[in-house]
Amino acid sequence: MINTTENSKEVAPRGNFIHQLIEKDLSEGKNNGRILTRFPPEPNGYLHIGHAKSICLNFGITQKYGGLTNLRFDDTNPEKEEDEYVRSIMEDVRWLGFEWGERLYYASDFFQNLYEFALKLIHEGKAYVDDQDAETISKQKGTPTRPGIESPFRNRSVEENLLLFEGMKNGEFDEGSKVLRAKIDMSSPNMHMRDPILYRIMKTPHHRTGDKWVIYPLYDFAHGQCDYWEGITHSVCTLEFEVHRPLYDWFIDQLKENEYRPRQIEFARLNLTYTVMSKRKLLELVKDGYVNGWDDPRMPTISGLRRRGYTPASIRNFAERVGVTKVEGTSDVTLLEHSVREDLNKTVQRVMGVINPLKVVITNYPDGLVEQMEAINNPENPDAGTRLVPFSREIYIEQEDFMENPPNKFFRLSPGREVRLRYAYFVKCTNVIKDEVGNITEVHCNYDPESRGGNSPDGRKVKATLHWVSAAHAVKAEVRLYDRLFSVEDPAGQKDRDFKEYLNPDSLVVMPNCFVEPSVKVSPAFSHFQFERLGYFNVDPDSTAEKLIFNRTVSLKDSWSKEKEKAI
RNA sequence: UGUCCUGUGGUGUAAUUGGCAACACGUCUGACUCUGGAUCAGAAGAGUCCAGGUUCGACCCCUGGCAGGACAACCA
Repeated sequence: MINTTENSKEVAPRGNFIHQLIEKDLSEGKNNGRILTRFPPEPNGYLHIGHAKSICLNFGITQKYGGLTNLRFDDTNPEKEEDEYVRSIMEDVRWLGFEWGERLYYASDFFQNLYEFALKLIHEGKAYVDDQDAETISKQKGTPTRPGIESPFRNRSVEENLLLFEGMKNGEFDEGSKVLRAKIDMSSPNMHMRDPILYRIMKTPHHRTGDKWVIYPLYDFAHGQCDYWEGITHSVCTLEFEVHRPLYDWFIDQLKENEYRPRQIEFARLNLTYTVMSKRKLLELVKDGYVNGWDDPRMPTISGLRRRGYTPASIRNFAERVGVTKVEGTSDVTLLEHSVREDLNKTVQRVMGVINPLKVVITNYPDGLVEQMEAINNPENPDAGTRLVPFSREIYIEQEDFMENPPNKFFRLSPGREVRLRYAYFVKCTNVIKDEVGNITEVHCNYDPESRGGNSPDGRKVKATLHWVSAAHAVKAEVRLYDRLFSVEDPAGQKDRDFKEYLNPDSLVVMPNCFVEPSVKVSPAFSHFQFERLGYFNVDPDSTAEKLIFNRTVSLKDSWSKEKEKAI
């Protein structure tokens, strides 16, 4: 036999294109081998799964290659920014498992530096005060295909510019009456180089600097410089900033004093099917009450996912799976869901629960007898051990596990049919009790005492195994079933209509009368459970001693409904 | 009629920098007889946007197209 195994190539994971880029920088000895990245959110909303990708990328780079990552709040627009968002962002980054330590920055920390830098540009004749209003300036900028024209104020003297900018800073002018602009090139093919605005006048108090400043730098004038002052080596941002890069570099050119310069690298933001990701839209959902806050379990926010029962590891794995490229694509939410299932499946406590209870009376079972049945905590992990589940004469099963007139493919309980109660006995349906209206109120069964544990000594088989809960011992709970918030693949892409038209009206279904086995109550250590046959659930933080609330993290894929569809 | 970016199975990514395309998810099939959506074992599915060129050989380099995206906020 010919040995072909030599050719079987070991797949050497080479990382994404940013990793390769960094390896190159490292091998060329750039920045003396130093690596410093940053995660720079604007505190104008809660972080979402898209930010998680960026967080994992930025912190992941420095974990892999050695280096540190700063957390920086890009707070140059006081109208949108709030302390609540700052707090939630810090909480979410930490929860994801990343730590910035002492390296916490705010763009507002650099307001003085930026002001002085602006002064320097004015002195060098590279910046000027423009008295025109926003509309006029915008018109003069031209279009992507047509060059702009120069402002009549473009050639003011340095002295006059200095005086006016000083006046702007001292609040002598109204909002919108003057701006500071860079003097670059009004006919540049790149719109961002057509004398971009550096400073505007805003008399809104800032969440950190209060009313100390009435002029605020714009993104382009702040971001790169903050990178520079913090010593960032690789400034990773999303694709839409690609065209800003020449401007980013232009400012750095004016600023740099030695070989060091930060470098902007762009990657594709995350898009998910059935999900809207823009902060503006998420804010709208919150403000207009379509969801119950930023941490509503249906929200794609990190806090929403956390409340929904997603684990930090599952989100990190997901970020790893979707990869990092410059191609704008849309990942499937099922990939995210798969990541949680994979994680939860290994660790989570199995438990029996009934969402839609149907009472079953085992008529030949001794009244008052309670047996403790041994149940496996996690079939994937034998170390998780077993627990005892009480069994008695009256139990609850899932309503959909019983059909009076079963179709062909239905193998669960129906009159005359025998099934297994998981970890307990074989039972056979003997009678159906109905109310005056004809609704089934309870089902009567006989059990086979020989089948304790779930096997009959005579070797006869049953086609189904049901989960159940002893009526006398069950703990009552409210279960919240969540479905996708949107019912259209990419609501953001449906530009013809308002995204809210694609909201799924059944995205939250509250089941108030559920029962779970008593072991749930005595296991406060576990926040996550897999309900046998029903999926993954976690205990909602709003639960109280009186009211136990479960959120469905992800459902198991519904093969039953598939069978139903086939049968029909 | 501009500038920049991008084009690999259904989806998301990879290909040792030129050596006849790999992985994950999904899908399908089978096994597991105390559930199985878990787990295990298999399978199908792209010839890399198109057309030329360089080369013994191209997803990779060159030329020309085509397609998609970003840019005209005193947002970030």
